[in-house]
Amino acid sequence: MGVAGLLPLLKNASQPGHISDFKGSTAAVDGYCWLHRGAFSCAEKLVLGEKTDMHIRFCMKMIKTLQANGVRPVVVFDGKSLPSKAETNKKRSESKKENRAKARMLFADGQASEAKKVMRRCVEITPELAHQFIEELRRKDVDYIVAPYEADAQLAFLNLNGFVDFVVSEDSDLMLFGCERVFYKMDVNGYGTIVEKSKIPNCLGPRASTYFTHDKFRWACILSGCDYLESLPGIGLKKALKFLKPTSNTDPQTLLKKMPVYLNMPTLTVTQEYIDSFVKADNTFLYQVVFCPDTKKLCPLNPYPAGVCGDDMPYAGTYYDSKLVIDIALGNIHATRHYPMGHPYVPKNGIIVRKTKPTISCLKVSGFSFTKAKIEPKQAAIEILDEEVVKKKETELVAEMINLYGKQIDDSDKVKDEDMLKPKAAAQGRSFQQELGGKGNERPLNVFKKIESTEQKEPTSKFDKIVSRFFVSNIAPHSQVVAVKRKAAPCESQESAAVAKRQITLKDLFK
DNA sequence: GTTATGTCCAAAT
DNA sequence: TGGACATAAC
Repeated sequence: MGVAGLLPLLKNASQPGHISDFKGSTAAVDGYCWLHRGAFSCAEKLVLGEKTDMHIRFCMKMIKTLQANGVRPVVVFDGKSLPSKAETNKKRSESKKENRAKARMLFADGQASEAKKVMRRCVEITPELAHQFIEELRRKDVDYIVAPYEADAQLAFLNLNGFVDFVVSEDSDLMLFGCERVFYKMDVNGYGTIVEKSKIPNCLGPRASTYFTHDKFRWACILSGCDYLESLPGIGLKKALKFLKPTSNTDPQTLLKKMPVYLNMPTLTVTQEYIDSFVKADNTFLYQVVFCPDTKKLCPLNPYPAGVCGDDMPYAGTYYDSKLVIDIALGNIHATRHYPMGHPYVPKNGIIVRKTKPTISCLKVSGFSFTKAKIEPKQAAIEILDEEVVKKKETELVAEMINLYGKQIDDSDKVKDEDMLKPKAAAQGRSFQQELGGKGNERPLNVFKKIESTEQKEPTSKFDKIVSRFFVSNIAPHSQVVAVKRKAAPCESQESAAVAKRQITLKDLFK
């Protein structure tokens, strides 16, 4: 599953972490991962159809690990298999069935330990099993969604649209779907590996961010072989990256044909069929059908390009009746066969995924530059406060700014502290460092300074401080502001910093 | 140097 | 089942 060798490749975008590093934020969790792990403790019973709840207990233990560390979980389950994968899933399911029959025979034959081994390899996580977990989540008032198709795409959708801050999973595909942050391989104690999208260029060679886009990254992964398309013989991640690195061609139809020449592999043949399958795989990563908890409708993971609609790509999922959509998302009916499962459930207030604000204790003012992230204070404030209150506060803020800088500055971060403060500081007979509040020789970084040191420092400015103060004093008491830990990576270049900057949106701040 | 293949082990209590 | 690792093959 996933892209072979991707996580090792992303080593420089990864770091060991603990779930408490995400304190105060919200996680989308791949439910099947945990069910699968939990099923190990009671594989025989599940296969023999005996009653057990060990697997559910394990899942709830993981849920508690998140909650105990101040992370609110939203659990996501797989729905219907995509047409492109239905075939392989069927085969897999059938082979498991055969193995289960074998295991039962072994067991009946008295070869208990041998049978157990086989059973552990053939437990299948059925929608019914998932439903047991769902019922427990309902009891514990934990949000969950059954995805219309693959959980991966749904997890990514929740992450990209501000429903959650990060994803907990084991599947490398999450990075291809465009997730910002994924917490991999979390153990029961909460330890795991954090992988960040903004750091992917760190793994693709020097100056990668100047020529590497996320599209190219995804294409390289598809070429190297993914769930939706096998690779051409002899093509792995390295070759794919090497091929895509120098090109500016964004049309797969003409681009892919050049592969044998570029890579000097005369035996390699790129058929039209392969190119068409490549485009389908790419579209499946970009536009897979997911469920939007706000509109309670199906939609593509990313908006379709102009002139394209869902009918053009049935392989990425098809749209169906809206009443069905909600019942499938809630786990009231089977995602594929549409029969009822358990008691119909309707969440409180009809809200399927809550968007609560994390607590004020998570506000890391010092680690985050509002100007760099281009957060519009006013827009942010209106999200939470009364517009009248915001207007009044804005006037006060502007007044304070004029008092400090001599004029109103915008948040385009084109202003050097030094330039702004020198005249004013000189007029008062002080150094601009003093004006900035720095101590002695401690000179604050300005936004133009290249981040080179291994020290994890964010450029800060007086303007940031004012905005931060504004947030803390006016917004935080009314709401709860999310922690935004933006730390410069050891080798983060200006370019990748710029990429990261664009990726931080208002949604990252207010959930 | 990269891809393909083969083996072993660990997922949980 | 997938991952990590070693080894063979290109």
